[in-house]
Amino acid sequence: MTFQSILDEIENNLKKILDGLSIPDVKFSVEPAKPGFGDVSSNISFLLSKQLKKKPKDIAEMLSEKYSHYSNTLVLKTEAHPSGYLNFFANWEKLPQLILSESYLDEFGDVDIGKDSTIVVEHTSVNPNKALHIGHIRNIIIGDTVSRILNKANYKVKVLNYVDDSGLQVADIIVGFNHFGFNQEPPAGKKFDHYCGDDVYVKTTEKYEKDSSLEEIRKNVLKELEDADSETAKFADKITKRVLANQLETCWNLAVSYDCLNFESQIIRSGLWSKIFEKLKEMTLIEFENEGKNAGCWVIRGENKEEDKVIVRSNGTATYIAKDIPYAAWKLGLLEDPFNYKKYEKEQPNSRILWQSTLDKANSVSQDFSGDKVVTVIDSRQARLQKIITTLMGKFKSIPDAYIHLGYESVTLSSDTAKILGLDTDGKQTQMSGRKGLYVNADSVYDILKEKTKQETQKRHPEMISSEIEKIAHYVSVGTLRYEMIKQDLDKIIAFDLTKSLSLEGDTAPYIQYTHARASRILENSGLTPSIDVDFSLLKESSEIALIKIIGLFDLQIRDAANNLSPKVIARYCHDLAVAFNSFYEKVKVLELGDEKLENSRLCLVNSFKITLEKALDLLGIMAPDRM
RNA sequence: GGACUCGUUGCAUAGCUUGGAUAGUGCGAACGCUUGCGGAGCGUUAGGUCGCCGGUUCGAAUCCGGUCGGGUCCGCCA
Repeated sequence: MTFQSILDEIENNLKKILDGLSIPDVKFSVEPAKPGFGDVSSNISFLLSKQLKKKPKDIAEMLSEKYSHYSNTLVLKTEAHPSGYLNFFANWEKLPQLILSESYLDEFGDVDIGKDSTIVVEHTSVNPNKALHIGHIRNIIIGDTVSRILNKANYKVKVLNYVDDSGLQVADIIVGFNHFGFNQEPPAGKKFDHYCGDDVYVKTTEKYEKDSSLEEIRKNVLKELEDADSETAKFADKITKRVLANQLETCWNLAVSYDCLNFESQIIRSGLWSKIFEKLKEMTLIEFENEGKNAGCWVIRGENKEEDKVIVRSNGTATYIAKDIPYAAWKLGLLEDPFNYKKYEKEQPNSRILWQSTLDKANSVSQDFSGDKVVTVIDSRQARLQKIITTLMGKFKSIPDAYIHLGYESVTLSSDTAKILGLDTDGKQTQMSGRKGLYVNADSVYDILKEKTKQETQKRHPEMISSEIEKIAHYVSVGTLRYEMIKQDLDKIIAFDLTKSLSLEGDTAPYIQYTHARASRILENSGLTPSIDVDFSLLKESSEIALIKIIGLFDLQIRDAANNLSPKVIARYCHDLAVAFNSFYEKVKVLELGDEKLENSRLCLVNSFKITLEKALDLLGIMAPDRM
């Protein structure tokens, strides 16, 4: 039982009181109180104020008096605050025992929102013609963190990465290799994906700008790519797979993994489109336009004042958005699966099996990667298109909100960083651009962070062997990067600054990880294995109670994060845990107290904190070293 | 022209879904804390018309309408 148990007890008792007064159902709140107002607060008096025609304060007093007649084991006393709130003070003789013993269990924090249903989370989905930049990383970390949270909330999560391996962006690097003489091997020391993005892609598009006659070559390559058996398509397949392998290395390094890779080229060749096209016509969700500017096209009618959206051009080819419709339907399991699956060539670091779709029937098996629900992580610039998809899927699937677009604001470059990259933006932040070479590669950011943390660790521990320093620096850099990507609201722009964004103090991952290291050292120095068979009533200091209370809120936070698909909730929780522990650490001594019983109780609390923090950080994909 | 989104202290942000009590945090600034389980830490102080106007309400940072400012989207491109 966690803090939730006292909330339940209070809610039940208040309901009984209302029954006794024959007051019909009122949706009052019972939630953890703000500091200084007891442990639990309810707004019940405000809600009753109107129908009872009394002041909230008077109602609170009345309820407070009545409450004492009901059996309660976890509430010590109630208080009617002059403001009208009804506040409850927990029995801190009993609650610590409940919370701390729960925290030692494997299933601590588990909540059942998903009811074991399946949910698909699609994220990453980058063209395989360049290295991942810091903007892609936001998408990837959001997606990965959300899938971890959903998993904890009892969903069966399937993580997909949709590889956009056809279309212009890929055509451009193929043009570079085949027509502009770029070597197929990168210069020594450069990763292939960096080479394709930084050199081949950027310089090829530069050439178009200087000489528009080259566009012809581009068009021809694009056409050749459509035919799977063409030499160009086979070559492109080789190149994109190689870039993809590099991109996956970057993701794996950041503790991100997947269940399946889907390829756009295969979706196009699978015939899924014609099936969904028929279905759309049948359900009259699209209409053929006989006149006007869209004459000869199939369109989706715009809602309200929005423009109609062309789905099939007058020449019979499908538009960009049309390619997303069959994929969305496939993810929801609305179409017969045309794919077979085979294992990806390389194993993921966490040994999770990675499948990839294939149209090749040989050496492959069938699998099910569809879900009852689908979460698609794409930045907010795609909100309009995603809304169309969401609306369509809503008409296909009966479950409400089966298709969810999880949007987020993009990562921009600060004006200083843009300047470093050669663009004067007049003091304003600016959007990244792969085509213009205006971006910061994720690998570079990781490298810079790692170098910095390595130096810091070395300074603190001159005696430490290099492999351990390496490991710590890795955890801290991954932690920092991941934490920075999710600690704030999804719809706030992150203006990335190469020099400023790498702080290791304050509200950062290293602060939290450091706190964990402190706890680890206490346990290590004690030389004991903490047991939960201790006297919890000895934990009376306010900083102890505060820490226990936060530990007990773990499952409430997970519920909040999962319901709102909000990774920052967990980030804040980790920070709050760390703050509470540091305050405890400062005020209360654990070891060498000369009082074995008290020492054991406190050790148990320290261990409980450590376990909880590790679990919470795990949801963020962050590891906490025991020393740093 | 239409739509979406953000606006909280010098800067960066939490709280807004579900209206109530003292608007929480970090950076930066000033001061203080190590013969203490690790100072990537802790504490104290200063700093706030919650963009602006209006409405709903006993009560609005929170809900509604308007308005201003920043960002984004609106192609038979992808």
